[in-house]
Amino acid sequence: MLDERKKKILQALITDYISTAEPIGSRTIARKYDLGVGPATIRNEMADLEMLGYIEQLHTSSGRIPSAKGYRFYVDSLLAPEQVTDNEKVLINNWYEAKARRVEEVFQETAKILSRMTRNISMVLAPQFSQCIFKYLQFLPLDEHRVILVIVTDTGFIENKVISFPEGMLFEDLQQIAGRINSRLAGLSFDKIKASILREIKENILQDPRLFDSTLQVLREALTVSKSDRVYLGGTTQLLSQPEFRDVDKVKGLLNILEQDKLLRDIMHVTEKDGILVRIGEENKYIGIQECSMVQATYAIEGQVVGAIAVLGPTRMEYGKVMAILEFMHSHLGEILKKYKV
Amino acid sequence: MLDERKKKILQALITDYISTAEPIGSRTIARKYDLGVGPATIRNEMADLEMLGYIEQLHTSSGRIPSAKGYRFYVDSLLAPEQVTDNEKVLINNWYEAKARRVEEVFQETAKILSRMTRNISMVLAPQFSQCIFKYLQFLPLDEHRVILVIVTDTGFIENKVISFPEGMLFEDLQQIAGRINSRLAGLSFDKIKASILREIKENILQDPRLFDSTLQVLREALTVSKSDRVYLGGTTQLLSQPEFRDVDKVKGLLNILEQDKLLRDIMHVTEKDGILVRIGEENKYIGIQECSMVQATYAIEGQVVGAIAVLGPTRMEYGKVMAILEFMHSHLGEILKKYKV
DNA sequence: TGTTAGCACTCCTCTCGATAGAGTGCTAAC
DNA sequence: GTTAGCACTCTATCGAGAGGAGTGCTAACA
Repeated sequence: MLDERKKKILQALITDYISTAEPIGSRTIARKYDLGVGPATIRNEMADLEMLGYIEQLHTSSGRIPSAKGYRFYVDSLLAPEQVTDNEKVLINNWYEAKARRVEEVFQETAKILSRMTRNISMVLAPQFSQCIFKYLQFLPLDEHRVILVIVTDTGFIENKVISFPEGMLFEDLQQIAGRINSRLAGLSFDKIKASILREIKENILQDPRLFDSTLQVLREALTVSKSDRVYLGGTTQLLSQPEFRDVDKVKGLLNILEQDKLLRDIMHVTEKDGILVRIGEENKYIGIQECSMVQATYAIEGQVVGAIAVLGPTRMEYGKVMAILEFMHSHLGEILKKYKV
Repeated sequence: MLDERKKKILQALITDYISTAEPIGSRTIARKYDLGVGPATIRNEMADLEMLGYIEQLHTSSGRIPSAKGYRFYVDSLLAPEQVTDNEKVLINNWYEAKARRVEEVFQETAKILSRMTRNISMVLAPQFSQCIFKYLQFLPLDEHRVILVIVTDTGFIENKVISFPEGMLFEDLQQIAGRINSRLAGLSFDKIKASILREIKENILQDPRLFDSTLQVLREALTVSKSDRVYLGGTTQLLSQPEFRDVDKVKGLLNILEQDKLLRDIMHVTEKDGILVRIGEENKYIGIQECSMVQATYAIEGQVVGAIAVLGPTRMEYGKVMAILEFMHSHLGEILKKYKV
């Protein structure tokens, strides 16, 4: 365990590095932070901290920078919890009032707010359809050969697709079919609607395979990837202001990842854990972001976790501030979303 | 007017610059392109071309690069029309088959195809709701206090929103209201549904102002910006591979623009002109992309222009190839989209 | 008259070495 | 245990010089 002075030195070093992005020497720490000891003492302590793996040196005559282990210790033990100020809360609410007119825009604007406030990349995973509960489906007439199949969830999300229906079938037949499917599926969450149930429907309810295939496809899509499964991004340009991304090749690597929707959904995959999760450097599973840190939180509607929000940036990140903002959004986003469903 | 030899030299120079991104000297042209004259002659011609404003010199002892005027002349008069190969056509069709399951994905994948094939940024403006024709609206029950308002267009696009309805009102009342609104609006395109008509509806059909406000809002949103109005982007990372964007600050400027949805919609605003439009450098209205060129085309469904596709890249762009691909997509995308509506 | 070879000139870019500066580790003294 | 002093290491920066690419001009040639 680190003694008090080592902790103070580590804290000073990390704080300084976070704001300057420059390696810090013993003299700088002695001058900037009043620890009551001279630079030589700090030098000795820093040598110890390096031995223990909390800080690193790029070359013999450079200052020290925090290691991943150092950041981890900082986040776990040194960080003073911060809070979003009342002023900021008002600003956030006003922002939503002014810019978000529809549910999708809430996600988009949340991403923007997160990236503006943290000056980092933000990611918002919209509620996952698969966790919603099937309420009913309905066919809406379009023309002689086509109908729109609409699937409604209990939260009011909608999934729809235009499908054609076979010659000779009457719209009334479709309504009857819808009624039967509804009574079978009503109240089930989408991740419970498995292939077996669909097969059952096929055999017992739907006679015409062509219609079935279309309907089945829509249901299946609703089960897997749908528009509500989208990851909204914000502030990718923030990246370019960070000194660690002065190199175009590094930027390219990261942007490449952010362009892959599938990968993003994977990265954002909602964890059971209902709190704030900090992944530092190589703690991230995905190779391309292992030089970054990611702070992630879930959000819930009526107690049920439905999606996630996250901030991605260099390991040299203002963890305190980022965590405070995510903490606030974690508990606040659900309410905001509820508003938009009324 | 340029004589034949000047044209050949200009063409050689631009072709070379497009593939190498390096200024080209007289000796290089003489060696690489067999024009039957020596470098000294080419030097003289190049001096003339520079006088006339077709090419530029960065400093006294550098080679020449094309100017905007040079590119313009190249595009208008020198470029041999190219065609998408049959092989490429097959690849494109397979791509759609494999990746696009829903209409939105067609746009997304179109953007991807465009960026992959051109190695530049691509933009796809999805069909504008405002140009669609209102078919009908319908209320779907959700719970005791809320219904889903669904607006259906003749092309099968759907706009929906959850709205609450006043105490004491019956669902049957809503259906009656829907019927009346439908008979008033049916067959009108959304850009014809103006405030005056909405007011008329308010006075003659809807009694309860609260309900009206919600309904009105949805209609209004359908008239302005909706999800189908989105601009899909592809290949922003391609940018970073281009030597002209080696400088992080330039990248930042451009990405900043691409992050602003509104601006994108503006840039992509569908032109009346139904063909391929090339904007070179400062011919672009928006300041941030004035170091770039943009090639844009429309696409149509059943003869009606509904959206636009574009490729954005450095002025040093393979115009021939880009135009060929856009030309193909221009005439092909409509068909692809029709498939997804059946 | 148009074309070409030759040559001096300009300007950029790369490399090398010297220098200044930051920071360290070690030792000896407090 | 702490500190001052000092030699040492490594980096970043700057300028000089060499090398190279390309030009414009002139004079000669077909």
